Amino acid sequence: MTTINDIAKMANVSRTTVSRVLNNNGYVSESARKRVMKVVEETGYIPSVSAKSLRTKRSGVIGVILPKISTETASRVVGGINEVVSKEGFQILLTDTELNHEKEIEYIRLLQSRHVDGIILLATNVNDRLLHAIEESKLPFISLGQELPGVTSIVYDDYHAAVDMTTMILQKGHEKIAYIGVGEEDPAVGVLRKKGFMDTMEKAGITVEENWCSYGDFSIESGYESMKQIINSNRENPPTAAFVVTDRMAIGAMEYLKEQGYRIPGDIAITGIGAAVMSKYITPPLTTIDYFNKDAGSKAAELLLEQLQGKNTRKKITQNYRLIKRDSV
Amino acid sequence: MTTINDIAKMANVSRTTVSRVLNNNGYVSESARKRVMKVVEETGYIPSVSAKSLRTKRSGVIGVILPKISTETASRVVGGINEVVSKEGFQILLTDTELNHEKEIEYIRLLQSRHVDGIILLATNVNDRLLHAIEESKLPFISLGQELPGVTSIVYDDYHAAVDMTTMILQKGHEKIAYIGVGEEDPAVGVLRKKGFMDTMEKAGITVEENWCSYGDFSIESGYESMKQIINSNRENPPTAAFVVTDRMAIGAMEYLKEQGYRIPGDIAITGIGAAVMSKYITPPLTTIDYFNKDAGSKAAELLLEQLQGKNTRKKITQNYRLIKRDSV
DNA sequence: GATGTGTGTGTAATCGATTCCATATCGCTT
DNA sequence: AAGCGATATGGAATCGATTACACACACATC
Repeated sequence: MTTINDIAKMANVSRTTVSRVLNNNGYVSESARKRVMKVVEETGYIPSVSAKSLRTKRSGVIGVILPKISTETASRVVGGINEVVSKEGFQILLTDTELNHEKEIEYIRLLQSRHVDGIILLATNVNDRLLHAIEESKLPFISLGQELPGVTSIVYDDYHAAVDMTTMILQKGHEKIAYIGVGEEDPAVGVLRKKGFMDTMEKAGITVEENWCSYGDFSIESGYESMKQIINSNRENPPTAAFVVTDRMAIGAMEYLKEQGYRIPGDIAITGIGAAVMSKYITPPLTTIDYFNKDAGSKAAELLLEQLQGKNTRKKITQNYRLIKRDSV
Repeated sequence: MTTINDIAKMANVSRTTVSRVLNNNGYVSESARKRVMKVVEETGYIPSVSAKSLRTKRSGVIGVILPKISTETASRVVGGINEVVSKEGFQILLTDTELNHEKEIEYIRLLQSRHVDGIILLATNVNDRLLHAIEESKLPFISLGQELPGVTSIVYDDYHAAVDMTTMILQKGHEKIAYIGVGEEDPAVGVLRKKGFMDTMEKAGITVEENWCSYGDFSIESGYESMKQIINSNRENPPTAAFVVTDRMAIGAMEYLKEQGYRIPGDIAITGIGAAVMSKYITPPLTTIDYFNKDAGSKAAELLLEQLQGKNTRKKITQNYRLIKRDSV
């Protein structure tokens, strides 16, 4: 490996001057600059980022903590983040918690040890130890998808999205609406979306029977099973519509209904949330809500870069959404 | 920031001893070890990876270069890589070339400057400058998706996959088979899959009319447009089947056909390649080929780790595949 | 001619770890 | 009693950059 010292010797200057040339600061004569550049190009010298970041305490790396790496949402968000930070010369260091809350904390510390300049967390839960770890890290921090107290957060408007969707279903004349959700460990998807649905139903004067509710784990299969359960336990009084909290589970639910010969939306209407690419191409195309995940990622990145420049703006931003009406309801 | 020196002072030992405790090597008395561990835990000390990797020339980071970050294939592969490397304590540093070949080279150098321990490249093309950059980097290197001479490569068996698929279409009695592909800049998808198709057709004694071929850019929309073009320019002699080189384009093609009232597979049969999640849930479910992308990613990671351990095994591995017969043909 | 200001360059300390080498103590063998 | 190996610890060099500081020179100003 060639180092800055080698370059200095070859160009007949001190390493200080080489550093100045490379970083474009301080006074350097034109002749010295040229000599250095020439040697740098000839040797293909690449400065050591470890040494640099040991000295400067900055690494040019943004840490991203994902709940699950290979999901459509995650890859959209990461795409959005990357689009913004790569322009500024930053790289992304990816970590995947596999939905393990302990790992969130572990990774914050790990990213910290790697001297990342900031962290974006796709949050799925809130707890004190997590908040404490964030506080301790003293790093610019963005939470995406859940609001974390004291941390700049970008949240989806889960409550109102669910309200709008439910309202629309009601307007179509449905009254017997089933609910397929996820567990309440997830404050956004599990709690807020449910609350939006329930509140709206209540306001319409409709009570949601407990056996019209079922819960899955985000997977397509769990959507299938949830719908199966609802249908089986309501043979004599089946719902005419189902509000499903994610597109994937909605697709699973549709799969079961189609298998059983139900017509969608004729016999049962279905809605999802998330605007998965798939939602547009299944039959019938799924009515869903677009959360603009990529934009949310970009936004998160922008806020992080702002914080990096010292603007200490602790904010909460609510990402907007769009109801996409298609043929499933 | 607390450093190793602070810990040393607080535990009343030299920093040498602290280092030995943390890295579990050399002789350390039980009492010293306990004192050090106690202080480490109390302070929440996190060693600086920059300093460590400056000294040791290893960073615990694997660089991954993707052609496009937010695609199903990319996220599956990254998931596979992550599963393997995270177990060994490595992190992933992600870069996205946005299909720009110059950036591939740029990123190799950049990753090198970050002292990554190895690189996995999802290759989309081959050229001398790329090979040169890889050679220069002197890093453990894996190419995934294309064979790079002199570099350990994991390739999909594009040729035989295409052959098998074409054979199956022929066995179903089709003779008028359209082809929807991508440009030949992509040696794997653009060239190999086409060759597999063409060779098989030729062997069956069927010439493929030039106006039964159309080319897209991997997007769903381009599949739609390609099919539209084929249908429009063959009004009097339409094909009865179409071999499409990716699932997404196949889905676009189906979209057009459905819109125009064609029955699939009754009027026209369709096949894809890639086993996108979506392929299973559209109507009719798409016959396609599963390349086991996640396994390929894991395999790449394993080979890289092997190389890191000095086993300098330059190999070429051909990933197997599976034809998934569904209802679109 | 003294003083100040703008350029240009180098010396040396520094960042936070690892690791080679030296040193010390202890128990055991010959 | 001398010598040896195992255990335990610390001193100091080292990795490759950045940067505070000192110095030197040229030129303008009063």
